[in-house]
Amino acid sequence: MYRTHHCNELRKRHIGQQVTLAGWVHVSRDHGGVIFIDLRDREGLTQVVFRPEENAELAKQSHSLRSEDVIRVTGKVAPRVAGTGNPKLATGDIELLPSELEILNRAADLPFPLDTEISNEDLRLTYRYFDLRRPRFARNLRLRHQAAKATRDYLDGQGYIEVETPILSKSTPEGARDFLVPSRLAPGKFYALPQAPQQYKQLLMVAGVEKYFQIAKCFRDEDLRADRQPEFTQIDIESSFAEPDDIFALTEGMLAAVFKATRKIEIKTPFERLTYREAVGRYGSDKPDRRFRMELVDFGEDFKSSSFKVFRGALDAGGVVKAINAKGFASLTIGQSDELTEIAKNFGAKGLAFIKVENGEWKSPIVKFFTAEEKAALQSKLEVAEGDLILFAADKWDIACEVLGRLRLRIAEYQKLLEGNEQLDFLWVTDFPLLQWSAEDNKWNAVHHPFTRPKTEDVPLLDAQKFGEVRAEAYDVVLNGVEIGGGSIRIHEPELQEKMFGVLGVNAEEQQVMFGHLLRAFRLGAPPHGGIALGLDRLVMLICGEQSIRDVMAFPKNNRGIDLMSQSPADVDQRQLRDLGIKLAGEKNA
RNA sequence: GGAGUCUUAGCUCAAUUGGUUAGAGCGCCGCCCUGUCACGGCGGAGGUUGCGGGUUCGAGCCCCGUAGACUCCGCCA
Repeated sequence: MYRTHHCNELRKRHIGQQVTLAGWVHVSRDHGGVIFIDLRDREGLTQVVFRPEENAELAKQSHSLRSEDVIRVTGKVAPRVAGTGNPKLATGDIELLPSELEILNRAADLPFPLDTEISNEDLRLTYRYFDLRRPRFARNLRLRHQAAKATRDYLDGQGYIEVETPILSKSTPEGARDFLVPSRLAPGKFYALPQAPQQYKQLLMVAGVEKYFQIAKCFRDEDLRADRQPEFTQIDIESSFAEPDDIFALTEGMLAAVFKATRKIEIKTPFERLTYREAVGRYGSDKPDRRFRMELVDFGEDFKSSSFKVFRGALDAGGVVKAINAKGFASLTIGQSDELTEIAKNFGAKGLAFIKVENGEWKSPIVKFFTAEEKAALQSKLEVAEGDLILFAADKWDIACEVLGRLRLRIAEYQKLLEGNEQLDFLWVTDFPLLQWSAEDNKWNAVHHPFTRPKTEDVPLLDAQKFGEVRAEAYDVVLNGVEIGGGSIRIHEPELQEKMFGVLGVNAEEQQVMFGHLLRAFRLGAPPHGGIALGLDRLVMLICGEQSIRDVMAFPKNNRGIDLMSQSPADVDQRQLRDLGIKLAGEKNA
């Protein structure tokens, strides 16, 4: 046996035993005579003590040990000298007095220290295998494993079977940009890496699998963010003969199992539900963070005959007047005020109207336009008090809501409303719109995806071409303001699917070329079905309390999609390109 | 594609209004140190201040450009 115990195992009861440990030199404290080594493995630390009077030869050797050298020591477990125990260490009551020392591998000078946090992410990603030795990452990787295992165990218990679907797949229009893989056997043709196993899982429903899941790698060639990587992992689930309530209950049970396995906590189920209209109307977001209030309040009725033209104009044009009360934030700085105005403009507002309540006075350039009744309405609905900051948005519903929603989040950050907050606020957002007008493409696009089922009662709206009003049988699950998953009941009838493609501007011929397999499948007895996909990375990020999914992936890419460790993407050999029938279109500087 | 912040020793940071030879801690090297646990003490090496240009008697600091990193917007069915 290479070792008899790990480094977080030895206790008082082992005193006197002969043991062998292996691991990394975490730190060495060399007193010239006696030398202390904290030996580390993934489980923890054990102090190893070399004493010249016990073994002069070994002690001499031990002076050369440096941080991160890999060693094996064999010796006797001994009690610590009275009064020198270390209560901070689980193994702090004992130490190892070695009779053998084997240096398995020396470590060169370290690129950065492991015992302090460093901010240079470039360097950390370049030496990712080294950075991962930090206990924080050891913990994150382990939590990720436990989350995945709990997911599999739970779904297995519910009768779901894991089926793998192809990574070499087919490019589809709409959605994210695909990663393409050139085909050697069919020159000029390309596979695409799946953005999600969406079509395959629906075809598995047609295949009679009934209950499918997969912890699936997905690929999207879009710009990166703290919570977006070009390759990421979804918990992908699909069930035949399922209604939304079935998917909700399954997801809730699964998340409960995951949080139990990882954080050892019971989460409250079922989750609350909000419709899309409610969520956006009250929080200015379809993934509301409800851990603080600052809700959007509607003042349409109160200002419908206002003499303040900005509000009146918005209402007359069919828009809304809404406000939030940032309690106690009247003292914001000029810089903060400027940034809030900037945010408002960024999301489509023409300006940002506000009231500061200071010294019992409403300080604002617009208060003079308000009647006593209007002021009274603001006062009571917003519970205005000394020190408050009221912010207004008067615009089309979606713009006003988004502006205030974004301001709400930024102000919460300024005010540190979530500092130390341990709450887990899960909710469902339901009844998403089915379609969204794209000015850029000059057509209607699917909000979720083209296979999403319209709500049955809204199908007449679809026929009446009132596309903006059609609601989808689609839902998102949100945790603390982060969308951790989304899904829908799907279309299983070929006629409805063709109609949907038609609305999306995919003509009959294109439908056959791109989705013929799916439409043919639907003609061979496709059961009603629906499902959900959860972002495993984001979920684990929240479980670990991290700010970025990079911190819960073993080998993430940087902001520009580059793996700094392996330097990919990289040039390829000309011969490889020739095999694929690919010629690069002009070198950049040629 | 756009906006913001940042870039000084291997790492984390400092350097007054633009002013002498750019400093400190950690790490590294050498010497000393027998109960530490962020061990301690003495000494040493280590810098084209991201890069290019400009203003100035003089630039780490001001200006312009450029590269890179991160965060956000666009984008992400």
